[in-house]
Amino acid sequence: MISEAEAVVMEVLWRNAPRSAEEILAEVGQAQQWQEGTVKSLLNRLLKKKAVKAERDGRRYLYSPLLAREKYVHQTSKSLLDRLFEGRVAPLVAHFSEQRKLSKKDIAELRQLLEELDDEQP
Amino acid sequence: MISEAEAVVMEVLWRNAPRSAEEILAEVGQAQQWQEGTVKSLLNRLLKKKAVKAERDGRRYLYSPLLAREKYVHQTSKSLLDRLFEGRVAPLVAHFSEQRKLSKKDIAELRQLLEELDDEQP
DNA sequence: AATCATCGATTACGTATGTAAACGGAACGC
DNA sequence: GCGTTCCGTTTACATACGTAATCGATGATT
Repeated sequence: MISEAEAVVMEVLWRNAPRSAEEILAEVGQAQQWQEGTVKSLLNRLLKKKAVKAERDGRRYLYSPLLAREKYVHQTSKSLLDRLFEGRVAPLVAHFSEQRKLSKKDIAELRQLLEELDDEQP
Repeated sequence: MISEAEAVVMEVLWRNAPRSAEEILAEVGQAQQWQEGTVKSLLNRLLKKKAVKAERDGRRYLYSPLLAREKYVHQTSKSLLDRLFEGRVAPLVAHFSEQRKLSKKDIAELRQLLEELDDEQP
């Protein structure tokens, strides 16, 4: 599986690819306080894990995701649900509800979602 | 923070505490294929992290959680929501909905939850 | 052509994690 | 009392991770 620091790089590539190491650094350097070498290492590990691919562009490489964000999000979320909420979504929502951590926006969106589910094939 | 293997031990203690190392092993040994030493190490790391406490009981110790499951669940879930869903619950539910990964039971419980929210102080 | 600048690749290193084995002291059985 | 058993404590070791520095090749400069 792909680590947290690696996921930061992936997020950049998911937003916009292909990108060079330099461009990636430019986008995360501020927030992460990373050096060039750090990004290079992470990219190499991601290559080894087949999570990104690299295509030559003159003297450098441009990187693109191979792993889809959807897939990563799903794996990661499912793993958490399995470990903490018997693998289901509702108990997680219940947890945040009990902790009063559902925003108005959350609640509105959840209502909307459930309504849409009503409208689907019976 | 507390690791995944450590969390397995915590789950045992959350279900029922205080427990001895031996009892913990008895409960997880099957599923995890762990040796005695593994459980001992994990317990020591948890002690160091102040996630459990130990009280002497004759020749051995009985361990109990110091970290509440609620707190652990919240930290872990919030971290995931922050990293993948802009910190909110609804987008996670939407993701599982799109992937057709909401069970009947999930949907029923979500409806129930939202109804209960209606009934609360205005 | 010799030199310099730029990249990726290789190597480094401390900490965390998973998984144990070894050690050492106290309690128990004789 | 003395060996044996039972625990916890200490030590071990491979892999992963975060974070870089360094090396080496390739292309640009003069």
